[in-house]
Amino acid sequence: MHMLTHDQIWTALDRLAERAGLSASGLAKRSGLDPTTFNKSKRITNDGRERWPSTESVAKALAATNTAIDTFVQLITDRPRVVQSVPLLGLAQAGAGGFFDDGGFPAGKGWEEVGLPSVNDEHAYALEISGDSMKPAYRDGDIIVVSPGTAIRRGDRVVVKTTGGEVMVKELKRRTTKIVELASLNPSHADRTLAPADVEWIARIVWASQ
DNA sequence: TTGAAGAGGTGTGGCACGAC
DNA sequence: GTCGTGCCACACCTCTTCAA
Repeated sequence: MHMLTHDQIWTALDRLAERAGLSASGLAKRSGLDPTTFNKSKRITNDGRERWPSTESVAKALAATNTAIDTFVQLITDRPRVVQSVPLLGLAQAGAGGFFDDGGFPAGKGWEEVGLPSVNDEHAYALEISGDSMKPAYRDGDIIVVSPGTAIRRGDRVVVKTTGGEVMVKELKRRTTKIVELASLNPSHADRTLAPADVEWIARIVWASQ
């Protein structure tokens, strides 16, 4: 299943404007919206949070350009960025400093490279499982691909790094503004409940070598 | 346990303004 | 005319409380 991403929807709107021979603000204007509605600064907040256009704004833009919804979907899915290989790191090393930036994206040296099936996240990376604490889901030597750019939902398997430098593979049970509940993949290990402030980053596992 | 109601928080679009 | 930024209004969402 493919999720609709923030980047895809805005890229599709840019392509929609381009097809109509308009700028982003020109498209907004023709759609009866404020010319700044599709501005770059309206796509992301000062603190880095993604801003999304409303379905009403998208519908107006489609109407203004005489574009059917399936054509818009084509603009979204056109020329997807497919990653052929991703950086690889041992899970046991992941807790150490220097391998990730503040956003949980791979950074620095010490990464190897591993090929894999298509993944639509340029920030994706791989981790090699060490030990049997993730059994039966993952065994020692398995490789998991982690996508920090993919939205996370309840029930997803995730990699969590705590502010204390601990890295763990869990299943997301619940995530609220006050707690992050994580279920252990190995029944002999206890579930964990963390405060959001204790979570440095959390990223979804999108593929595993099994 | 469930549903209703209210409070408070969140997020998108619009307005004003400036730069080019 | 276009683009960018800051601020604000208001609709919507989430959470809490309370009654049945």
